[in-house]
Amino acid sequence: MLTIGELSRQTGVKIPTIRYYEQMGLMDAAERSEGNQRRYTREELDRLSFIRHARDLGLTIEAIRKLIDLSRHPERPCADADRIASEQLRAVRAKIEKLKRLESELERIANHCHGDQVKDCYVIRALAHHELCEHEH
Amino acid sequence: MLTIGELSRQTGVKIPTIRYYEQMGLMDAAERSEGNQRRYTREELDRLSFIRHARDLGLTIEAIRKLIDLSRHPERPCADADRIASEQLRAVRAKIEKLKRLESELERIANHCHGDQVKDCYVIRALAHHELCEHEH
DNA sequence: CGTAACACCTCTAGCAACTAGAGCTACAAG
DNA sequence: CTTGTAGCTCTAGTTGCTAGAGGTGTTACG
Repeated sequence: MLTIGELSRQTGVKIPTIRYYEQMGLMDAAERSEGNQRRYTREELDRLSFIRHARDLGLTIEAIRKLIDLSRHPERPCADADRIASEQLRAVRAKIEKLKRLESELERIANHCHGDQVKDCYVIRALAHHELCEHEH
Repeated sequence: MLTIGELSRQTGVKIPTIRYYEQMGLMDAAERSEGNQRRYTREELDRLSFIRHARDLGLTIEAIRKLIDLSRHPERPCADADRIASEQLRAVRAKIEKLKRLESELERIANHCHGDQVKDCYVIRALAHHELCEHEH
């Protein structure tokens, strides 16, 4: 049995975050010691690693809850799990596209200032005047 | 003079958000009508457009506050404004890199499931077993 | 067996950047 | 003069944690 501190060290998830996941229903309420401290099994470590990995991939708590639910019903079709992953992929791609547009705009803004004083500053002017932008946003 | 609703329509910033910006000190407290309703000038519309544009570019409220502060002192050197833009550019690039790594991983996960049932589902297994990943995260 | 050091407990509040709702008042048109 | 839309303030909720206060459990050493 692991203490919450050991679990935290082994997964890289901070202690308050583990308790938060318990509160949110991602982790089952842990067994307790005589003195009311949480004790964890190997399985719970696996579960927490799953959660961590999914969070690193940008899945929401809600999506993870669904996946955990699914994994408790191994006989069900896995189309739902696929859908969650695909949706996430679509969202990530959209974010990348948006950020790339921001990147080129910021590049322009950050590299084109040749004034010395704020009154001539391209950064300030570019932010004040949307028309200087190449893209919509 | 514009009402808050007209200001909102012209800038695309929602009404409660405008009030929020006022509270946060990005917008000065607006002039009021007899009946205590906010009335805005052209200058305030420009200010709000500036804020909107900066937010679209991912600048934090804090960074925007600094830029507004700078723009009130046109005789100062604009190095600070440049620095804010450059920092933002660096942050955006880092985010893009991270998202690209997630993208390739999610691609793999979402496209490789050939089981029909959750017990064979690649999505679930990939999330449970970090070792299947190609990248660190 | 005592005590010090550290880990753990619960509870509350805070972060960013809004958003939503309740319950009320102002204003413009007919 | 009434009706409908738009505005007001205030409070609380969102997401995913994180920090702190104030108290208790556990363990190692002497």
